[in-house]
Amino acid sequence: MTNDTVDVLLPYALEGAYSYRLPAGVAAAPGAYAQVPLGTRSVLGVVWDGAREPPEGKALRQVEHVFDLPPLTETHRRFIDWVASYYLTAPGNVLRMVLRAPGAFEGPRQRIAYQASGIEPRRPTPQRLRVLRIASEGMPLMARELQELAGVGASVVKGLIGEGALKAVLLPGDAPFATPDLEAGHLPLSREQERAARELRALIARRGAGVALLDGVTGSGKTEVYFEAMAAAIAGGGQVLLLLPEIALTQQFLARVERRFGLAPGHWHSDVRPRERERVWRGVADGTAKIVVGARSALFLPWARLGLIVVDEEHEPAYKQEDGVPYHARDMAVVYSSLAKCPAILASATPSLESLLNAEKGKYRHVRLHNRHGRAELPKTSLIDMRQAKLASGTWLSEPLAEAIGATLAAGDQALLFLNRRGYAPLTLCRRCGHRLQCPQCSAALIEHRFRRQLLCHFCGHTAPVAQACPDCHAEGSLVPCGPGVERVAEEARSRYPDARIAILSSDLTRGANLRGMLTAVVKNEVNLIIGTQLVAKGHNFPHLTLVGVVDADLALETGDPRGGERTWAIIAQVAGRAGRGGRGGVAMVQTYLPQHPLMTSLVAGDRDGYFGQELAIRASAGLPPYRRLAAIVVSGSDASATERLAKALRARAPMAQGVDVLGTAPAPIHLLRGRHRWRLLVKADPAINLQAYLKAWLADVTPKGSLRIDIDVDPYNFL
DNA sequence: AGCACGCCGACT
DNA sequence: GTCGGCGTGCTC
Repeated sequence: MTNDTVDVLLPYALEGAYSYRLPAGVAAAPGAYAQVPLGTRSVLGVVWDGAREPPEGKALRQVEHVFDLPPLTETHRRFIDWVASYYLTAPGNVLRMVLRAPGAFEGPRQRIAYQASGIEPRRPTPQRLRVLRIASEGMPLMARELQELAGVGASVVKGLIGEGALKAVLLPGDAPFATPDLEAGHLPLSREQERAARELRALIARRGAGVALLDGVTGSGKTEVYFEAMAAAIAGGGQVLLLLPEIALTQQFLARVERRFGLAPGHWHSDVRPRERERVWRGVADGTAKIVVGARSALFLPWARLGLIVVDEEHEPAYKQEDGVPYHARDMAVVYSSLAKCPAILASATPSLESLLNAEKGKYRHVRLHNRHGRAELPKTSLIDMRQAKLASGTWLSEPLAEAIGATLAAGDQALLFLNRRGYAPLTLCRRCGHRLQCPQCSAALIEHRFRRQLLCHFCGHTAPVAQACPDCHAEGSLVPCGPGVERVAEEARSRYPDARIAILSSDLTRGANLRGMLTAVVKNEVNLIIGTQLVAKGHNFPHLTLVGVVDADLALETGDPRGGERTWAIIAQVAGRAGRGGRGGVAMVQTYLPQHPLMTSLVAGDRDGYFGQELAIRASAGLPPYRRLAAIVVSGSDASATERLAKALRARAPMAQGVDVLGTAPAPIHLLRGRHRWRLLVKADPAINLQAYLKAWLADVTPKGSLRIDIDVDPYNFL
């Protein structure tokens, strides 16, 4: 490579960077954003480093434009390369996640505002004088603002502009990011919080890589503690990324960050409007956005000087991206931390086994908070043995739970029923022929949603009208709903407590403004019985809530997935933690058919460490993560037999290697998804094995034909 | 990811 | 006889 050619990484699944000629007199260092021709198109890429031989006998095309933007840092480029090689994908696919801000390359936008010029209008009508008076005091205003403030029509303002009585002023289109006030909403910390904050500040002060696991029970005030670390990182001149698992959370959270730091933080997730995305993207790139609260993709923003990454609720499965590049944002945050020499804080009340093991091994600093902040007590948890509960058919609430709810409502308090199942019934059967309503494109049942009057596939989103007759035997009125969803539990609650003010909180019914409205109603005590899916488990503060009932605690344990225990613990602990935050004490009642299960007994004893210790031992003896590593290979295609043949052929050519086991071929957990048949191979490897090299060697010269596809998922979330 | 090139069904 | 369906392969 000579100095008049550059390699440019493009946001596509290409082998590597492509080489281009630079026009005379134009320079472009690695990290520069460049517009280049590709085929018939003109595309955006980033100048990459590392000597690369341009293909022989190919005339290089010329770079069209080099953008005047802060370059993508060396750290970020190495991060992209690292992620690509870890997840066995093209670096361009990773770069695409960095460039997802259409318009950010068109340069800062400008707005036209107006000010009185001092020139007198030819006809000084009362309306015109009103406009001019407003335009001569304070900030320049946009035409529409002037019009509204003066209460005049558009033509009045237009006329004044035409006569030169108003002169145009260009304002920067995007509001600049304010400087955080590090003391703005500083709350007094408990002694324990102060100790934890000191440890985290020490981590920041070292100005190097380093991960802390901030492990504190629900309500222990973790947030205020990591806010202290954020303040320290910002004081040191760094930017801070605060990752949250779900976008539903961020509105509430943004308000809290704003109170603490006296400014609206940058906000990044897939639903943020393009205009705001551009602003955040540019603010992150030029270093002016000091705090960004975002979903997992925010990690790929072009950080200028990242000084701290906080991963809140680090155990959340939502951090694993399932489509596109299947990366785990918590794990990649740790990688970024090590590449960028910037600290990371993983926060959770129920850390993942992976993080707990890392803390145990001393790789992460373990910072614990044991006490609930303020007076609120952890709720007392009891089990209800459902084997003893004689339930009438079509009912799901045992007598002890039903009575407790009645008493809670009668006392003027709030109760919450938790069931992690959307819709009315998870299964619909024909009582005459046994036919089960099924998604035509997936091997999954259609779920009845009575509220929406629809049947819905929870895997592909396929909808169908609620059937009156069995689609198979055509018997009328023979279809019966089986099992409960939140809507059905709400129906039971309505008949048991006709005076209760019930709210159903479920991701398909309550989103955005609707959800915010519901939560406000809950806080204002306008609702006294909340029935919800995992949506209610997350971070909301319900001050009047004193009773939490878990309708079916066994759901995730029954699937046989080794992660079921960890997940069940996390969600029950989280949802139980919603009770008793108002200082009046809380109670959690857990309905289970497995009251002797170690999870249930530990839950009642509040012995998280004991239970997680047992789970770790099981993982070790089963050779599962975090002790051995996994990769899933999914072979999919629209033709059933061709898919199976390819999967089996692939299995047959798996290289033998010490410390590597290949399991399968087996039908994937969802054997048919969106009309594609899926087979799965699972690779288990000892930690010393270079899993990527093994997979690469195996799949090197396999090129699936037609609709067939091979997808690799390194560190799959589902072990099953 | 696009976009062009290429080979088989319903139309002015 | 053509327009157009989307399968496959290439882009420095």
